[in-house]
Amino acid sequence: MGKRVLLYGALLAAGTLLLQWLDYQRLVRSHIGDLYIFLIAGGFLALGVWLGVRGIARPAPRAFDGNPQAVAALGLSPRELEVLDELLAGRSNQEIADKLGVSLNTVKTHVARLLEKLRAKRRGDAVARARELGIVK
Amino acid sequence: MGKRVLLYGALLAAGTLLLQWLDYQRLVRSHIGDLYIFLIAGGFLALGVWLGVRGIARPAPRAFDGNPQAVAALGLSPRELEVLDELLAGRSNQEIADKLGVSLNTVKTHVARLLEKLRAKRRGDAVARARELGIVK
DNA sequence: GCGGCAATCCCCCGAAAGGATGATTTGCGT
DNA sequence: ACGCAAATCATCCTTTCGGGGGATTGCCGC
Repeated sequence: MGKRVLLYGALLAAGTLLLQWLDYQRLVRSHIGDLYIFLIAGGFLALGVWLGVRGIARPAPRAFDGNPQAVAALGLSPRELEVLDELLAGRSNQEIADKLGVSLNTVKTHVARLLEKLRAKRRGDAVARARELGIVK
Repeated sequence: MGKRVLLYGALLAAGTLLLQWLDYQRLVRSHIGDLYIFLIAGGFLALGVWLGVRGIARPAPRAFDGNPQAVAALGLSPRELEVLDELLAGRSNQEIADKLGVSLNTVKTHVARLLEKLRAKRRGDAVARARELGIVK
């Protein structure tokens, strides 16, 4: 997969150079122009990464897990299941917040509800319970 | 959350407009310049999205199994393994202390060493790591 | 007998987690 | 239109964790 990154980057670079050459006189006349381009590229790259991480990558992973019956019985919401997955991975509240694109407080709320519904006192408890109940593999 | 996307976009747009204004004479002289910028922005945006999706959505490749003795490789002591089992069960340090008949401080020491050896920052991390490494089922 | 190591315990202190509540927004069903 | 549940963010407060130290005991190997 690393190859495709490089390929993509190479194509982009090639296109950029081509356009730059075509428009050479106007655009490379000053360094300010270059800086401008650089900022645009960097800004949109960052925006893209951000969007990709939270906008695109989020809905996908929540396909399914083992036991819909147990989930329904416990009344776990979809969002709570996402948080549960993160707990399974041993992540901190802050990390979960960043990954899901919500605030720390929101994560704490979700976790608190998970603890209630799973009748667990700690997040580690919740993980153990979830495994027992077959909610996760 | 949609608000933050808009906010981000708005800030970026504002910055862009500012720079464009500052560099007005040079860059807005022709439409070709605009097209150039647009392509750069779009290209890097796409690249960013792609990278973001790839970077996050990939599931960690399971290394090796080895419930046999990857333990030896990590240098885990017998007592540490006992504590690890308790961590698996989602118990608190105090509960572990009571169960193993040692003081809270001792448990904390064992847990701290486990975190080091498993290269984990949190106990939940340690649990996830232990599973990856096949130390436990 | 000395060095190393596992196991035990202690203290301090900042960071993370958890409990209790309240509030707002949005979508959904009647 | 109204009520409800889910999701979001918040504040205050307590408990638990985790990271620095440091220290003692007992065992094993050389």
